[in-house]
Amino acid sequence: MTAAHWLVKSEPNAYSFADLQRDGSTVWDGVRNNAAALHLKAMKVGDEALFYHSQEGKEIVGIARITRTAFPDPGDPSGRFVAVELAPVKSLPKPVTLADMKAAPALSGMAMIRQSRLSVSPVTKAEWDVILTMAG
DNA sequence: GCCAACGTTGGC
DNA sequence: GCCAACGTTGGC
Repeated sequence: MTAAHWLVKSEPNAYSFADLQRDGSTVWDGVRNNAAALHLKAMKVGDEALFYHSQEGKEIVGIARITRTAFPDPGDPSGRFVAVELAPVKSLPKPVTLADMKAAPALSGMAMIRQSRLSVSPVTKAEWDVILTMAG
């Protein structure tokens, strides 16, 4: 089974890719959305995720790797939601902006474009390859 | 700052 | 169990 691909969003004001690089790894918690939680639960160690900055930047800035599969979110009293752990892989030579992605026909079906509020979404291998090519 | 999308809550 | 009201997210 090949590793799956994902996209995670973060407001850089709250937690940026630079923060992840500084920390070495982080607990990806605070997701309070069922669809996003399902994706978190589907993540495997070794899967890679595009790291997207929402609001500020609106661009994919780096790649992260899943280092721990889903466990109950420590900050969620209801026990419904989960967290994973991420580590930085590398920053992209050239960030890929939302405008770039919208302008690319190959990416028009992307989950994050079709449903912009989803904070964790799957990325197909084809989409992944297109984005990495765009990133230089 | 506004508004659209969409998930969640609560009254019935 | 339905659905209106409300809250939150995120692009513009």
